[in-house]
Amino acid sequence: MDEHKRLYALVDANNFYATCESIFDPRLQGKSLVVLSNNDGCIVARSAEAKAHGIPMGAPLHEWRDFCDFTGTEIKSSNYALYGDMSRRMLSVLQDNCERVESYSIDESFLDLTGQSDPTQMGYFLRSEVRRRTKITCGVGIGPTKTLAKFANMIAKKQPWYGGVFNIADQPHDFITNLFEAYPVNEVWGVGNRLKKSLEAHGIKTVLDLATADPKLIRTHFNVVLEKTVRELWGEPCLSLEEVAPDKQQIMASRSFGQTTTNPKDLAAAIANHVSRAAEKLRAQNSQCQYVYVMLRTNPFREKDPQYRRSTIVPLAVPSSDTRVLLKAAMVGLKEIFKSGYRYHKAGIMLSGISQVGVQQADLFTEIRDEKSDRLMSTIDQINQRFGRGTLHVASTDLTSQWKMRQDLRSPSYTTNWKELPVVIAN
DNA sequence: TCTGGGGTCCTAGGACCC
DNA sequence: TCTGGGGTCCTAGGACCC
Repeated sequence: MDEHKRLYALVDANNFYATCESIFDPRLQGKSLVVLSNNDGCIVARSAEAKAHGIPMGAPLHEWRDFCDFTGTEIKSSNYALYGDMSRRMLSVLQDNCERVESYSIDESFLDLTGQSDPTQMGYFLRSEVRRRTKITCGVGIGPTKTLAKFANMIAKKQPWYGGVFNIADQPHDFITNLFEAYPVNEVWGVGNRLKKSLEAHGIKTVLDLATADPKLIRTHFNVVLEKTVRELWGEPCLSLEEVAPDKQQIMASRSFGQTTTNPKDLAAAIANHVSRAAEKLRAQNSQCQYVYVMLRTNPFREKDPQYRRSTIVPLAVPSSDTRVLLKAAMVGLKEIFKSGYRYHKAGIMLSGISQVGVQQADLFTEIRDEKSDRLMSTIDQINQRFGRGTLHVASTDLTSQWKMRQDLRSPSYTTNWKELPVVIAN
C-alpha cells in the first residue's frame, strides 16, 4: 500500500522564549538574556549568549542574580501570552507548507514528510520560511521515526555546519553507528536521568548501546515505552503523528504565591481563581468533570518552617463544568484540608474524571443537564475571550494582591493586547 | 528573602468479585 | 476450619516530557 518509507521531521525553535523577547525588543538581540518561571523563581529559558556564559536550565534566580548582573545578562519574567501567540504563528507557517503537522509543544512540531522528493531541501525551505515570516530561527531534524527525527534535531543544533537541518535517513550506516556511539544514552527522547542511571547499570551507556539492545530484554527489565524507543532507534516506527490533540484527561491549575500567607481567605481566593481558569479550559474542550482535587502546601525549601502538605478529592454528585459547582466542591475540599498556623506557599486544584458533555450514563441519579447553567457559562467565556481574562468572574475570585504571582520583569503583550502593541517612532 | 507549572503513560499493589 | 486463581478496577507513585 505504502510505497514510501515513513519520514518525519521535528521542527524546533531555538531558544524560543528568549527569541520571542528579543524579536520585540531589538535592544536584546545578541545579548545574554534569561527568562524566568512563573513567580520569577527559576531560570527556564536562556539565549545562546546566556547558555555560553554557563547559566544552567532551571537554576534558581536568587543564586544567579549576581552572576547575571556581573555578565550583563538581561532578566525577563515569562510572558506566555506572547509566546503562545508566536507559537501559533510558527505553527501556521508549517501548516501552510505541510499537510500533516502535529503540534507537540509550544516550540516544537512533528511533520510527516513521507513521499517528499527531497526532504532535506524541504527542511531548509521550512526553516527559511519560518524565519522569514516570524523571525524565529529553528532547527530541523529528519528521520524515519519520531525518535530519530528528535535525535537528528539535536544533531542539527549541536553541529552548526549542517546549517540547522540534519537528515539522518541520508547518512551511511557506519556514520550513524559512529554518531550513536558518540552520544550518551540520555540524549535519546524518553531517557531521563533516572533511566540513564539504571541503563548504565546494565552496561547501556551510549545511544548505540541502547539501539542494539534486545527489545524483549528491555521490556522485561524496564517497560514497553523504552522497548518502543529501542525499536524506533533502529528505524521501526512505533509512534505515529497525532494531528488532532486529544482532549485532556486532567486539567490542573496551581501557583506558588508571591508571598507566603497564613490567611485562609487568601487560599480561598487563590483556589477560586484556579478553579475558574481550569473550568474555562474544561468547557473549551466541551467536557465535564467528576472530581475536584484540591491541594495546598507550605514552602518545602524553608526547612526551618513547620511543613504541611495535604490534598483531597471531592466527588461531584453529577458531572459538571459550571464554575460555581466546581467552586463549591473546591471550597468543601479546602475546608477539609486547611489547618491554621502554617505559612502557605502554594495551592492548586485538578479536575479529573473528565468526559465529553452528553456521553454520561443515564441512570436513576442522573439529572438532565442544566441548560441555564450552560448558557451562562458560555456567555461568560465569550465575554472573557473578547475583553480579556477575568472581565467577568465569580465574586470569590476577586482578590487582593497578597497571593498573586510575582512578575516584576514582564515584557508587554506585544501581539495580543491592543494597548501593548509595540510603538515605532519615525524621525 | 528568593527555588515553575502542566501534562502523559506505565506499573505495582490492594480491593473486590466469581 | 480449611482453602485457589484469575480478572478487573482503582489509586498512588514514579518516570518522562517541555
